[in-house]
Amino acid sequence: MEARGASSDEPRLTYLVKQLQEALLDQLDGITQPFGLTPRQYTTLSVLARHRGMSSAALGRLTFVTPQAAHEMVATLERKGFLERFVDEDNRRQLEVELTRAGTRTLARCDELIDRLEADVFSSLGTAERERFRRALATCTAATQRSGVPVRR
Amino acid sequence: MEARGASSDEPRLTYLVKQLQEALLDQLDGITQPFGLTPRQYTTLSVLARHRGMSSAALGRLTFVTPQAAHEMVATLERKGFLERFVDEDNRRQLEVELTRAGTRTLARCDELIDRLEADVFSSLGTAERERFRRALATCTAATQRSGVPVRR
DNA sequence: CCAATATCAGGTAGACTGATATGT
DNA sequence: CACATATCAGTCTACCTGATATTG
Repeated sequence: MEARGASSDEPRLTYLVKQLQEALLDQLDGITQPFGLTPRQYTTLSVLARHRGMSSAALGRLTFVTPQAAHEMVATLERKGFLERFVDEDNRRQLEVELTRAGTRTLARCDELIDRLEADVFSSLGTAERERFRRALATCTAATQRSGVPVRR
Repeated sequence: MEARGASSDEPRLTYLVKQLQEALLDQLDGITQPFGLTPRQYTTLSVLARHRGMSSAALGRLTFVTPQAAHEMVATLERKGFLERFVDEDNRRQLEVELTRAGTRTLARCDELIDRLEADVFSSLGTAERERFRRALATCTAATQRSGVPVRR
């Protein structure tokens, strides 16, 4: 992503957003890696923690990926011992996902470190400024989704 | 990326940043795809346009990827006819990259459409608010890089 | 001989599409 | 039979590491 467009002298906002996201991702990676997780795997784990008993097909719908991609991610996390799957007795064609004790513990530790990272990074804004920033992010995301391309699914 | 951390009730700022970046990326994709470019390829092209005659090793340093990854990207863009390479006569171990006419024209068209996208998306903030947003992004990126993990290279 | 560059080969993560088996 | 789910297989992209040749 390059810094600026054809007409302006300042970096594109699109570029600044990407730059911040990448910087944060690098930090996330440093946090999750010692626990044997990639940032994506951490994220998936936290989605599953918040939606107990979900199937991988449902996970795929929630995270806008194909059921196959979701299945692979779940299989990886299962192989690493962070979760287990059980046949859903009410609907035996699907498997309920449950975090193992190791999964729960690891997630909690990552959450704590990431809370601290966010406190660090965003304390460079004042409290009021931080709230304005939060609102601006939400507003622009909504505006972007409204603009142009229709949403998938 | 899940919405919130362990303690708060609001989505993590980290999550909101990623969400906006992904929404913008979807739009970028819609813009560049008709020209036969991915958003990354467009970005590379605009970096090379701004740094005429750069080698792919230099591109790698600028974009924080390995020389091999940069070389692959350049090779792809060359294959698609957006740029050409010539031996640098001052330093014959490296190749200068130059945009073709098609590359320059395509880049200009994408830039124009992306300018319009940004105008669309960020007009949902007022002028003053947009400047605050820009400053907040830059401030947080700097704070993130200062925090924790040392910078690569 | 050492450093920087280009480039080939092989590997990985995470997405995709397509095909198949099974349960409702 | 239709449909949802799980899961296997193959492919793609964009990165990675390692090895090698060439130039300075």
